[in-house]
Amino acid sequence: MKKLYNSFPMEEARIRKLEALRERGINPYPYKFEVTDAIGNIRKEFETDPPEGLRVRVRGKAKRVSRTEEGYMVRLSDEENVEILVFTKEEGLKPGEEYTFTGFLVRVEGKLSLKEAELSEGEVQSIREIKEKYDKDPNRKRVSLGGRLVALRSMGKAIFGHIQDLTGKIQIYLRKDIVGEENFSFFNEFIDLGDIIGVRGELFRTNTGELTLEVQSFKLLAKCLHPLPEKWHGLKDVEVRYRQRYLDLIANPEARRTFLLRSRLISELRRFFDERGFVEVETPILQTVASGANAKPFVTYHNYLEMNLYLRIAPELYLKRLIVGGFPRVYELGRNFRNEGVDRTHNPEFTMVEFYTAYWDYNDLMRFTEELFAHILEKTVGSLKINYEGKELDFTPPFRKVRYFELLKEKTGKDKDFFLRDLEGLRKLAKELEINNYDKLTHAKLIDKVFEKVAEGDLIQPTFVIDFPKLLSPLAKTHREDPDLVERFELIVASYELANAYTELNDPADQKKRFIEQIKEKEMGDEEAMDMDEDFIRALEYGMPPTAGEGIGIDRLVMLLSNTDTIRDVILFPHMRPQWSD
RNA sequence: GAGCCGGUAGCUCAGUCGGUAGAGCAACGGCCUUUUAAGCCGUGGGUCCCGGGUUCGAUCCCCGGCCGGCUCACCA
Repeated sequence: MKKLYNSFPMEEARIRKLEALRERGINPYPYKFEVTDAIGNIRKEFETDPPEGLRVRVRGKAKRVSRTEEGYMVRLSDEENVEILVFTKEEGLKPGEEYTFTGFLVRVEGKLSLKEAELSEGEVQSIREIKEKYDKDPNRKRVSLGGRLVALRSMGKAIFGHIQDLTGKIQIYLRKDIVGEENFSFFNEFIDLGDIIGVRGELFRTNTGELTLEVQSFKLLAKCLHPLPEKWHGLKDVEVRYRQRYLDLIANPEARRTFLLRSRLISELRRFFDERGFVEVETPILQTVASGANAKPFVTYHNYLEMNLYLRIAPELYLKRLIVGGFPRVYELGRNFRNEGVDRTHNPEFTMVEFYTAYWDYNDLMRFTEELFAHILEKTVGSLKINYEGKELDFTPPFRKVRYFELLKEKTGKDKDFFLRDLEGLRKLAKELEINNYDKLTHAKLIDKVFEKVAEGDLIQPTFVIDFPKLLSPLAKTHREDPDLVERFELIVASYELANAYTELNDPADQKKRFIEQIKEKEMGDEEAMDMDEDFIRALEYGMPPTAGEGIGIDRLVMLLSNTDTIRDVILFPHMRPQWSD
């Protein structure tokens, strides 16, 4: 029997309960429960956020002092037991002592709290009055809620707990004299931390002021057979967080926040394009030629056709075929696959949005990009300035623009002619810069490496690097003023290449020449050089209007917005080696 | 792919200069009708990642492997 479940000795009690429930004719996994509200909506209905930057001074007795990652959390309570949480870095606070704190009034996980609080003196506001201002009386409103039981405090003839759904957490309160003796002992006997339950009852506030559901009836909705991660420290083990993301999402509010942010970003992005007349399209992921970017593809095999297929490294060439086909504005939001290393900023599958606009050039695209970023930031984090790893990034348009070779000259003292015509000198420079394989790299790769080494690290604020060398950009249109260059820009933020864009090459003969160059590069050992796509050339021969196109890396954008330094923290199920060999 | 670091109870961690291990939370049994990291009393729980070697004896030392993290290389 135990083999049926993934069990450890300490879970035997839960499995015994499950079996006992079934013997009583109670289904531990019932079909349905009528839920009236999301927990977060209930909280929003009765709790308002204090204005930003509001400082208050309060006095009370420290009921508990707990260490947090940075400082302390104090439960401060007045004579009537009304409580407020205080987050402070003050040392030496003792439970039972009276303190006066000044701090910013904010809501943390639904509870009114003082942030960045400091000990102070002077006129204080009553905790009760502050709370009454922002926490409204729910007036015994009747609701029916569903969620996971994440805290449980049994007190004899009453039980407190918290249930949690994606939108929030709320306290529940069971009383023996309200639910009845039989139900009360059923709860005590069969309901465990981690179970999914449905509860019906009336909302009220406890003496301490916490919004609470007084339970009149409840129902077990799904038994949890494993103990949850620790309630105070959460789930820290990164391996478990990635492999069992559901546990991360249950235990760590930051994880929930990040993925909700990602979701909001993606829907805002869609809305932004849709409102501007872009058509969302889907192009092949299985491709016969992997082109459109410089990268190694994953190879797979089609049994019926008896041929290799490649997972796309970019949708670019298909999207441009659609421009030829008369779709003037298209975008595709989706996964690309690149068979390369895995590290903090690279996952084998990653998300990009690529979009193309007929009749535009890359100058139009820069303005559009500024507008797009402003929109996304406004709608996700609510500000054009964000903090990333201690640096303030300012996305207020216009972004800085700097020419590729101007930046190189500033950093190395060498001009465009040096980089494009003096291969030997360039190789020497690469050697001085300790660039790996400087003696084997192709000319194009050498320029690219030197640029990355000397220039990218300093580009922190949003910057358009413009007018790339043609050698590096086989799909971009030759610069109207300089045949060595193409009309291309990258948007670099915090040293990440966040976007890559150009006026599209629409001259089929030029495109063919560029592909042939790429094939030469490949023969010279550049594994990532592009393959020829004959049908794409044919499409261009039918005529592609002047077009500008851009790709934006979504994962890295989410990293910036959520202030995380690991791509794995913004991908729900990042790539991992298998845990079990069978 | 290389170098460095790590893997101890369900979770968060401590520890053993080589004598098979502890705490808090969680669990189990009690007490408690406004608690909230609830509290109090009691109990159980470990292939110390896996395999081999050295040793009277290995969770600890050595070798190999698996998984993870960081750095580097490739890439976005």
